[in-house]
Amino acid sequence: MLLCGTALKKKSDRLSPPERRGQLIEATLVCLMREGMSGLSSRKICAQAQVSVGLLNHHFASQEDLVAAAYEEISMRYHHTLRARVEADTQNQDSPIKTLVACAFEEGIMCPDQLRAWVVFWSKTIDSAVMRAAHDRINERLQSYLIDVLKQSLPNSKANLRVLAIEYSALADGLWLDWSLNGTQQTSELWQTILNQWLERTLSLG
Amino acid sequence: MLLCGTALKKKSDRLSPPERRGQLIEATLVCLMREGMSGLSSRKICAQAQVSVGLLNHHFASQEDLVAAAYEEISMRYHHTLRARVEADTQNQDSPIKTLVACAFEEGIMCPDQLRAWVVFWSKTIDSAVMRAAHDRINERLQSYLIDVLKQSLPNSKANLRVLAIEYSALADGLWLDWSLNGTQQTSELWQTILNQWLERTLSLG
DNA sequence: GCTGTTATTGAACGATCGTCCAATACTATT
DNA sequence: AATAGTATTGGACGATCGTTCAATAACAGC
Repeated sequence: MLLCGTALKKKSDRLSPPERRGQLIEATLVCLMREGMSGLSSRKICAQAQVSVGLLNHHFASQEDLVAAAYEEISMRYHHTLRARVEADTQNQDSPIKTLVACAFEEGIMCPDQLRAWVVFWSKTIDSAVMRAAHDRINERLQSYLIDVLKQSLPNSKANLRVLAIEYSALADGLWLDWSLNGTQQTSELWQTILNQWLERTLSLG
Repeated sequence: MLLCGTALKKKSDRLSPPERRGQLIEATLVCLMREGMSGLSSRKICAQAQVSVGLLNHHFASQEDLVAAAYEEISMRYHHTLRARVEADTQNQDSPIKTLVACAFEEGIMCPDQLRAWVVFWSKTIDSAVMRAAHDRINERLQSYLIDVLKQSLPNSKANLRVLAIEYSALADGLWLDWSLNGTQQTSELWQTILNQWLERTLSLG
């Protein structure tokens, strides 16, 4: 009792490299979603992870590598969230694109907080080779999933599904951008309606 | 001859405040389009304008104000370029939206270099009140012009033109983003085709 | 030509940046 | 218990950041 009551310290703060890497990646996402570009600071990230500055360069060759890993992570979470929503929706199993459209502007999917981080990733993607490589993987993953979803939803369509996937993701991204930059006071109804109408028109063609 | 031959110096480097302000704004755009986020540096901007560091804060209260002015400037140029293209196109005077779609991915309109700057403006817009105010003006201007264009192009349509304008600009922005981040090696044909097909479908409805 | 105004300069300030590295603390192996 | 290996610390480095300010230079009105 006496020994325990005085202070509750963890016996060890040491983690395995994969765990620590994951913790730093998580801290990076928190910082970027909270502060955007100005949250991209080695010191702020390490403070968020409750870890000293030097540890970043022990587990990552550079800040750039950490940011690229965070980009992969946030895109994987986005991808998995979408898959989970589609699988959980028992109503639209034959037309999973309906599920995607329905939850496009949900909290945790494409909320304005997320944009704060994505804009940072985009800006780095243009000029950094490491980020460009990560972006290519991310884009390929999301696009082929989207093509799968469209194939299930439009089994008889003779449209080019890759082109359709690019159009959908462009529209969704553009609406997300507009929503995040203009519509903080309003709800997401307007943007959701636009996406719904696009879907109706597309399905009626196929 | 002797006096002139030795050196050709401008008699004065002094400019009127509006001229100097314009020069600094121009230098800001050059820096942002060349280097993106890392080009946003008071020293780099003043070097680009061939002016000493201190002058920035003489003509602008802060770097933030200069960036907001540059945001207004680049959007005005974009706006005026669109208007000029539409007016110069004698073929589609009755359907100016066709002109807009046709030149959407031209050099100087929505090229990847421009995205480097816009991404910076977007990232600042999320958290800075000054930038938010500039963005609201910019968005309002472009949206009402787009509504005008759509009104001319779809005189008999009973669709909500504001909603249609939001959909078009979201799609165009999303395709621009995709083009800039993924399609550096390819031409803009694919993205242009998607926009053209959207237009065909939309016109056939109206 | 003199004077008040102001555009312009560039050094200086304190803050923060990413990275490095010697010292330390913890763990696993023997 | 001693040792080797490594996760972790935090101070230090040089660079750069935005802004300030006294000094200077160029102009306008007289």
